[in-house]
Amino acid sequence: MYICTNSNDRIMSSNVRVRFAPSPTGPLHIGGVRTALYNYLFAKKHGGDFLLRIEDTDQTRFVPGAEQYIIEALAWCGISPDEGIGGETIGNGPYRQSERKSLYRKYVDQLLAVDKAYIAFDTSEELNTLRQMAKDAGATNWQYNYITRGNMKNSLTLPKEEVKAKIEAGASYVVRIKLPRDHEVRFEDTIRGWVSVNTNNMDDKVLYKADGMPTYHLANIVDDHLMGITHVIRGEEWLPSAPLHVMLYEAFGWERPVFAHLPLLLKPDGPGKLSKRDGDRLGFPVFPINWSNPETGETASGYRELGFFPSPFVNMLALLGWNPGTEQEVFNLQGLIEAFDLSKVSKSGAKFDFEKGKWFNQQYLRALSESELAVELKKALDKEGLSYNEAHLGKIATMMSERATFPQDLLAEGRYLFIPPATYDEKTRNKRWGKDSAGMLQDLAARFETIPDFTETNIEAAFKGYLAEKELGFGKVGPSFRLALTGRGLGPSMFTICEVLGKQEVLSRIAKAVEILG
RNA sequence: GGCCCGUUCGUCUAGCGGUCCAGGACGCCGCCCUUUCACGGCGGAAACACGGGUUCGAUUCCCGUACGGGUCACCA
Repeated sequence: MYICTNSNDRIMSSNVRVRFAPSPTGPLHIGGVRTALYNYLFAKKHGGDFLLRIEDTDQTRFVPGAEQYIIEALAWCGISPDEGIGGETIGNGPYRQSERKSLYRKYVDQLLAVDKAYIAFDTSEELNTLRQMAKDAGATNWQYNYITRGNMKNSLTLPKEEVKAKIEAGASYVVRIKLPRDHEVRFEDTIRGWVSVNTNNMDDKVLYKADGMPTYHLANIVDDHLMGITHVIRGEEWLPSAPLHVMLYEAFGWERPVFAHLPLLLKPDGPGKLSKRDGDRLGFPVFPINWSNPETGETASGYRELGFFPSPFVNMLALLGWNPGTEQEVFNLQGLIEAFDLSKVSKSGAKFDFEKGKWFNQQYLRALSESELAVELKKALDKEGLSYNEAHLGKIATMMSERATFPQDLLAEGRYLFIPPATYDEKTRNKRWGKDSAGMLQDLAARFETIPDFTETNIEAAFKGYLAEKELGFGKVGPSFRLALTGRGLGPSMFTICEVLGKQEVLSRIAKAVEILG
């Protein structure tokens, strides 16, 4: 049960029902995912329902695979619809607007009957011409509104019989909303407070297209009403059309939902909102999971394939435009649900910061248990077909996790633990490999040979014993020792590395290094 | 251009009239730990767009300016 005294001071008490309603014109970008996430968090926070609806009223922009992508991307994020596409369907369907086509006509007629809408015969070409003329004349935007509609070809200007005749003759027409003149439309947005627009600045938007499909505006109001949506949480790009929606609710005489317009995700570089076209241009993905258009073959990379875990990915998105009011930054989905509060969503747009995003993933990775890390490492190894000793995986993964951001780093940073170095880092070699290095390593190898139980502590004892006996500093032997075994100049403790490698491998690598490096 | 929305460190943000010469996080820099790298610890540089009000007192409230964003399709 959700109790709020929010909108217009009206007390409402009903089950929260929110919806995410993307149009299947391509992959969902991270801004869209965030919108879905906020809707989901809000619903779950209040014990309500989250619905997924597909707004495909524009048949010309349909992209195959897009709907499936949306479902898969949300599922990866842990966002599962309670109802609608990809969820359990409970009586309010269908949930694709194209499949609801026949249902909208009734509502258009209802509006027509009470003179809240009218039929217009003007063609797109005619309107474009008018708009272009206005533009050329330096005038402000030409609008189909209370002033101009008197000069257009519509049911307001044409005799009834002519309208009827045209329709019967099969003339194509649209239905437009009939906005009253000089009416102040006001509504309270949960995030922005009172928003007010005068109808003189709005135009008579098309509600019903010539192809018999409703426009987004009509479909969205009808569906939200029929589906019992209580809160409309969507991007700020919808704010300018919200007054139109308010007018539609009034025209129908329906109670309207509470509106909350989210701030946009902005490009980290230049101006503007983050868009799908940004693809990989900025050096990071803008999509949750990989996308490939089955028709054009275009592809774009996703966070999932990059190595992001769902939890930190969602965590990062949640904090872009919202904060819990405390200093906590790391959350899992459940934690987000508990902490989420629409009133703490900020008003201004947020530039996306990939570096911070990586930090969330790193935090998550580091908090994984040894066995969980081992699983990740195993996956990376299997993917490359490398062989390994299962018993050492946990230890290695934990060791490498300190310098990893993504699971694949577990292997990338410690590949030498599985295959001998093919080359030796040139810089380290020049700086650390001296004339006496080979001899020292051979001495060490001889001592290692005698260690019965080849463990980290025993290896360290042998190594330090050698140092003490020869009165050598760690820096004299350590780096060349590391170079010989790993081919690199930096990394985790050599003693741990030796134990994991095993005595035979250590001895053989020393021998090989002595031979190659001299 | 019209309309609408916004404006605190480079970035994400805390702040809802006095506790703010503004707090946290990412990134950056320095120091410590350490054979090295990383992790970790400590410290540092870094912001209230500007101008008017209102008030005993404004980062916080109001107005204007500037700047930024969104939107102006038979697209969503």
